[in-house]
Amino acid sequence: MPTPHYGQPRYRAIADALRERIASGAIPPGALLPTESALTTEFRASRGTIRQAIAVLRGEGLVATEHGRGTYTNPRWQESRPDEDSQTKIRERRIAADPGLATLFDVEVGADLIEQEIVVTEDGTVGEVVRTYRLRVQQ
Amino acid sequence: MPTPHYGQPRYRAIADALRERIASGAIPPGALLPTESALTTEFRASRGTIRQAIAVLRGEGLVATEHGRGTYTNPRWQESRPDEDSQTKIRERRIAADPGLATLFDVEVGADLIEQEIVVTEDGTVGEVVRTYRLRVQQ
DNA sequence: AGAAATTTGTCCGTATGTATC
DNA sequence: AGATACATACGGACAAATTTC
Repeated sequence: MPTPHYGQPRYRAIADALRERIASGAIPPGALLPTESALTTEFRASRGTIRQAIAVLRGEGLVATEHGRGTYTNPRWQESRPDEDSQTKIRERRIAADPGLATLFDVEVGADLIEQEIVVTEDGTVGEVVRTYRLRVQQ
Repeated sequence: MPTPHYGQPRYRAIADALRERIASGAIPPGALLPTESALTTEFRASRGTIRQAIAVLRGEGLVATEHGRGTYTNPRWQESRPDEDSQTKIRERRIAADPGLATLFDVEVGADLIEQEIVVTEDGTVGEVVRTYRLRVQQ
């Protein structure tokens, strides 16, 4: 089936659809987009066209793609909208780097790290715990 | 956007530019050329034109392209060092709740949790590690 | 530890429509 | 009209990173 492109190209329309899906929250921040293969069947487009659409979003900084893993929506780009009945409790403390964190930060095991913990409570139950680790205070 | 072709054809000029880059050592022997996709954006030429330019170099024996891999300069076995220019790396895995998380989520120790880890790298060094814990997969 | 499946990365060849010399 | 280049799209194939079994 040949493909004329009167008006808007296919890949742009697909990019728009996916962008809308991200903006609406249908695809949450940090979540995986459907695989290229899945998108080909959904939009009935070739893989090349799908990849072209994703490239648009990547260029906009909306998503990031990793070889062998998939394409994620960028958690930094999306601002967290304040939910209704959600409460957050934040606490910060100094901890010693365990082997896992030590290798990540390339420091010695036991080195000083800053841990910020955010506990998000929704409707009385803990929904999410976010722990952020940094080397220094600041930033 | 459209490009007239005064005098020398476009693909000739691109082939010259790439040949110069190889001769100058900007692209070392055995290294991969930029992908066709990258060259299209760099030279603002269509893929067909890029491929035409590469075909010229291939005809001159300057490069060799391998299906699914890319186009190499002067086939010679060398190691390619990828640039470290990553920004955020995301991985998701299932973990068992340790006592701390278990009390937060009010579940038994060892219960299934989803851990999402985001490693933010800036200038080659890890700046921030964010670990998000949830009970279920997304939302 | 290793094989298989999944998923993205890249290239190939082709085709058709659009636009400018 | 013809030549050149550009833009879009398809389907197929192999390569490489990751995950899963």
